[in-house]
Amino acid sequence: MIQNYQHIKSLLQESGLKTTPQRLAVLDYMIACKCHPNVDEVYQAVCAHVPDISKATVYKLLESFAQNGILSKMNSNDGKLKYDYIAEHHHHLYDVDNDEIKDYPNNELDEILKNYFKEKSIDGYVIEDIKLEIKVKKQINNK
Amino acid sequence: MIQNYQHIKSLLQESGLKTTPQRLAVLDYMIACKCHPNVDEVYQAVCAHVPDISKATVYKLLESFAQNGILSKMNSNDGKLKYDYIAEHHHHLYDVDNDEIKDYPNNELDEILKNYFKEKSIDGYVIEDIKLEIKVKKQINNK
DNA sequence: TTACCTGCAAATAGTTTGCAACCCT
DNA sequence: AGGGTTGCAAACTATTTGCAGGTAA
Repeated sequence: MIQNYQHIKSLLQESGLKTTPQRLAVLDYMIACKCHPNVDEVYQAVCAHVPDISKATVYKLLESFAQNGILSKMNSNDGKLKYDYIAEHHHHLYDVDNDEIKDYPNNELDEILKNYFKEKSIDGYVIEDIKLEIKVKKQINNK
Repeated sequence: MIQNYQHIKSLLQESGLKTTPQRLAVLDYMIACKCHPNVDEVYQAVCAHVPDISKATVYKLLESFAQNGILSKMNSNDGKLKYDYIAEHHHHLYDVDNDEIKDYPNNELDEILKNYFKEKSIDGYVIEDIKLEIKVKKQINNK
């Protein structure tokens, strides 16, 4: 069952895309998973609900969602494209020891950056968005 | 001719890697190019100097340099691995209209972030490095 | 000399494409 | 009805692997 039917439907309409079972299933998964899946992971997950979806379709849908600003493409260090659903603005924590990536929302920091670039701009460019890529290690508990 | 022979040689020694013509050529290019090439671009460029280098070797070298902290892997939105030589700490400007990526060093900003996270840490993690991923558009000149 | 390194070619994996059939609106 | 959308299979591109031979230290 699709969790966010109405929400997804309006996302699609805003982008001028038709509502299809494949799009519903892919977006529903992206919204629910709260992770940063690559194409194959999305495909595997969606297969459970829409068994006959093809991987080529998943490629096409994810790409078009990214074009329409519904998802963003992410950098990953394994050479595979990853996608991220943008519910709220957030940064990313990259664990250097394994390949985990976690969301890190921080409004306070967003404000600081916004203010900083209000005064000092980057010449020749207009800033659209700023995301932090924070490399982290898990803390060892030695008290 | 290798521009930074001594420098590269010590980089390699610090990482316990033998000095080979292939490694010299690849690193020399990475240092000189000041860009963010993908594997094929490195291969093409290095071919001019070391004609019989194989692409498999380029893959292996870039990967091992990244493991040893000489290069960093980069996120790119085209599904190809890109590498970046780390001369000084810098951030990245991603042009949203084309696929250009530019370096953006900014010590002032590094200080601000460092101070911010001195007070407010991320629980469970130790921060290793912070990079900004700044999405930009070229400014239209309308005065 | 010896352990590390490289090139080759083949295998594997990831992504794109073209088109006929299908299905939202 | 009609144009956007999908699945398929094939093409294409990117990356990894194993191993024999080569080379830096």
